[in-house]
Amino acid sequence: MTVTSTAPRRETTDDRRRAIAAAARELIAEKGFEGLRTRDIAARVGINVATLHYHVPTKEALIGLVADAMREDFRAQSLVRPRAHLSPAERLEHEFYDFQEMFYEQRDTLAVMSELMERARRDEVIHAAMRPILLKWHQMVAAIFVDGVADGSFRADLDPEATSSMFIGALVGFGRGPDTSPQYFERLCAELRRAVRVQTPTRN
Amino acid sequence: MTVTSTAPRRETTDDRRRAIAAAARELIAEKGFEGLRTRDIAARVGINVATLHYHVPTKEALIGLVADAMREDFRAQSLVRPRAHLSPAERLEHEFYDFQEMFYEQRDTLAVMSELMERARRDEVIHAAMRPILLKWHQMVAAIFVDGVADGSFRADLDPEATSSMFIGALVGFGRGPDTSPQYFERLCAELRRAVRVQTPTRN
DNA sequence: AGTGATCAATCAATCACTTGATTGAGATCG
DNA sequence: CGATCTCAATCAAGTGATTGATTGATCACT
Repeated sequence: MTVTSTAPRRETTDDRRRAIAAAARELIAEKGFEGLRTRDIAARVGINVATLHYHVPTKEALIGLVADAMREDFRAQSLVRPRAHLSPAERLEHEFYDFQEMFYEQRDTLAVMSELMERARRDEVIHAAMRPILLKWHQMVAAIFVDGVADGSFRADLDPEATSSMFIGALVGFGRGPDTSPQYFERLCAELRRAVRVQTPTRN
Repeated sequence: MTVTSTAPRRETTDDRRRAIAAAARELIAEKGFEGLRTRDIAARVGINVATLHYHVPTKEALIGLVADAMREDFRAQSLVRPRAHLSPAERLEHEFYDFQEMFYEQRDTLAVMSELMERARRDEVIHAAMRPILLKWHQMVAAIFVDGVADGSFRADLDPEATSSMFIGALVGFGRGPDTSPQYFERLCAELRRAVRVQTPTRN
């Protein structure tokens, strides 16, 4: 709560831009890029359309703002979770858990990411904002497999980068697949574990 | 070639609708749904906007037409390639090859599929048209793994459906990944083969 | 003559963006 | 102090351009 005033009428540009980005993100998740209207964003923030354009000059800049905000979110999140001290297998389990959490409790984030990735094909600005996120994720997962192969947790003939692509593709693809139940997610995770585990010729 | 006339000025409604769907598909691949304009479609077909609306009443119907045309394409393609007589391993290799071909030589198809899948989240009509394609693909791939497990080509503890999701997710994800070179695709394929193969406890 | 297909012209609605004026909090100065 | 000035922030009311869709006349073929 602000002490200086009971009702701070004017917000700073920085706060406004954050609020605008948040509102735009919600609306993109709800209606996609097609249905994104500057008027709707302004209405959700509770400001006039002209004020919106005062803070963010064009619609394109606005979408860029959303992309940047999303990138910043991911960057902050990865800093919050230092896991270098965990074993490769444990880190892999955390990846499963993180994705599951995002999928079931932050559907908006995933939907907006998906929209942005789609748009990134044609929009260089969006592409530039999305690429670091993707690369970071791939690097993180690939590092898990590199370490896991080195310490014998995973198959010795495993290609860390290719497995990282497979892993991430499988998770993202899950969201688009025919069955998005938690039970099926667990089956997918189990299959991914089997795909990378060391091949002990145990025969029951 | 039509025999009855040297220059058939008027096309049949069916041909027109096909041409319209094809033009719309191209434009979706180029500019996405956001940039899809009925005027552009008419121009590409070489007809008046009103004529477009004569054949396809609304834009929504037009998008539905594209979705249906795409579904029909996939259905026809799967009929053209009867592979039940091949071994599971051979069928899997065909899946790799088919995807690679589609990715590098029919990028449009993949781009439009991607756009349609994205839109399917909010559009029930599109969703209804896309779902059969997705299900069919999953079933086909899952069947390969079912047969492969049965005849010992693949791991006995392999979950065919989950592996199918992993497999398809990995392929689709490849197109969005950081490296889309044929060389990297081959690495991904190799990793997928290792992920499903029978575990011979060979130790070098 | 009749029918399906086509077009030029047009409409109503919507969109991103602009204009010109207003507000209010802080800086400047007598 | 307090009068005046500055300026970021805000808004009501547009502007011009674009969009999906319509109308009514015309064309081609039977």
